[in-house]
Amino acid sequence: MAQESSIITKNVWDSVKLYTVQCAKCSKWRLIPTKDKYEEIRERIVEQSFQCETAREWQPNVSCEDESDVDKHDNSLCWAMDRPSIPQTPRGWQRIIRIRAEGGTKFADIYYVAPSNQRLRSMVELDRYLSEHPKYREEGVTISQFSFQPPVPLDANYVAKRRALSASSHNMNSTYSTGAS
DNA sequence: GCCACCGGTGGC
DNA sequence: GCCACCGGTGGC
Repeated sequence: MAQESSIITKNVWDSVKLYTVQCAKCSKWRLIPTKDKYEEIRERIVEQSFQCETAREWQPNVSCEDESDVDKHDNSLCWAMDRPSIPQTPRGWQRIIRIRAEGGTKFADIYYVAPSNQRLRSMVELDRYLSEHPKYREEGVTISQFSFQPPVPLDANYVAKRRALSASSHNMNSTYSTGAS
């Protein structure tokens, strides 16, 4: 069996601080308590729309009558729209989103961290890693469970020289928020 | 023209 | 020396 790679990340930080999803009925935003729950909702958002009542699972009695959980005009936060239908990360793995500094050429990097702590930056690296470590495929992990699709900044000026993005129907009604820069 | 991929390197 | 972060570019 192939030796584990020596590239081990010591500190893995996700730059996402908050996960929110928009109610399909009242359009208010609800905080999602965990990344796992957020990924579960995101994977199925097209077939199963999110509503305020869904949030009662962790926020008893919440309804469309209640105020939105977040203020999208809060300029101390950087909001980004996520893509729908990104597969849930396999158990034991992590999908990491790193928001880049403002004014650069790209908004964010996606990478996965394997249970071995190996950091994988692309489908090519992932596919190779799965081939070199057959146990994951034996457990049922497949390449189709991964996506490197990054979120899109709400502020089109966040990234330098990026053409202004019109609101895209491909975006789902959920956002990331990172802390103040 | 876009973006997936990955090489280079500044800062630790 | 290492690696998180950023930019360049090949392939579409």
